[in-house]
Amino acid sequence: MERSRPGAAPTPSPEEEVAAEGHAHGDDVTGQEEEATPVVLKKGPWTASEDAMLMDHVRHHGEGNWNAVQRMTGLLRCGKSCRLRWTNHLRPNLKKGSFSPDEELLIAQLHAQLGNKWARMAAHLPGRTDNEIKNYWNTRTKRRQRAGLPVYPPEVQLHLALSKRCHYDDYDFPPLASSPQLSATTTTDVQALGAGPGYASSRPAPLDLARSQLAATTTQQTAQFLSPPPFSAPSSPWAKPFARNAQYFQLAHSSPVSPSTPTGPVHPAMPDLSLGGHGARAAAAADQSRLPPLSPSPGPRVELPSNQYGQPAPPTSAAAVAAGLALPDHQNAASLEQMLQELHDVIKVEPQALVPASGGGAALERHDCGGA
DNA sequence: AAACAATTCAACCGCCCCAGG
DNA sequence: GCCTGGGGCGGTTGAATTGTT
Repeated sequence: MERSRPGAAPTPSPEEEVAAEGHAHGDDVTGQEEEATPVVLKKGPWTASEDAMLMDHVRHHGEGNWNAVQRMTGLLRCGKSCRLRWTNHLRPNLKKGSFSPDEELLIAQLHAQLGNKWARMAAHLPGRTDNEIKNYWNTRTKRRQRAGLPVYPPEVQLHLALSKRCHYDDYDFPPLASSPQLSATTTTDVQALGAGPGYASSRPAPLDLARSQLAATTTQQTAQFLSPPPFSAPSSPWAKPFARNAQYFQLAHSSPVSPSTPTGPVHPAMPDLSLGGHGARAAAAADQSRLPPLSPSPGPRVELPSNQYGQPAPPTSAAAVAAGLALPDHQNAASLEQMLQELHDVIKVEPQALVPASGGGAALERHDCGGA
């Protein structure tokens, strides 16, 4: 994954030579305290020596105050560039390599919930950067769009649909000022989860979210909602690349909630968990500790090459059957709507029946749209 | 082997928010 | 309240790489 950058080469690239030239010039300028000639900051790929300078600076002075790096080290890079280089490439504990299936699923779920909030998504993926996630998502989205495939995996689509229904049928909350995407689901999620006032993030753990979606799809009866989830995260069909991708591919064009502009705003009913302004950034960090860390299963990536996506998908699949989604494409949308209607009715009529006496029902409760 | 196309990803840019003066 | 600087975020670009013909 980590490609060899020109700057990483031991021998100076032409650009590095230019940089060295500029560096000397800059030193001259500062040395003579000439006010006329501003320091010309370098752009483009970083060189190994620049990396070393930046790392050395951070080692001695810590992160932050990035604009001081140029002044203190003579590094001909603007503060922003230094910060970016550090956060995306130099800081320790960065995870390199391709995304694991678990990470991919998590990204899809997070994107469904947060939209293009890459930094907040990165907060849930230790060792991953917002830039990395953004690149991954954009590439993947472009590829899937080209193939006419839904951007989100089925369970995420279901969650979108559920959120939509909850939002439009039961609630008429005004959108919070911070984001028009903030839906009632967010509020009820927090309450259903028993979150206190100090609970900064209302976002359910994505894998729980997946469980709840499949639980909802495999039953039409209240009691079944209370059953243990059909799978646990590590053994999730989505954690198994082949099954996951089979399911993924065969639901092409099947979702009523497949976003038309995947990189744009998420579904209006989607719970944007942004707390707005100052709190949002603090919450991003706070969220990290609340999310159970994934145990990525580094299996082989089975996702088809981009040039294979255009192949027509069969109307059903074993995985879809298992998930209660085995429907011909043209029936999927209507049937899903019907299924959701039934689910909705159950929730509406017997809201108390959906709340288990003891734990284990968190996923369900999150979909208890009728919760106060 | 070469040319071309497609893809990936590092880096930049502009905008925004916040804190401090 | 206004201004300014620092920092963060999301969108975009373009060079490098990889795949295909």
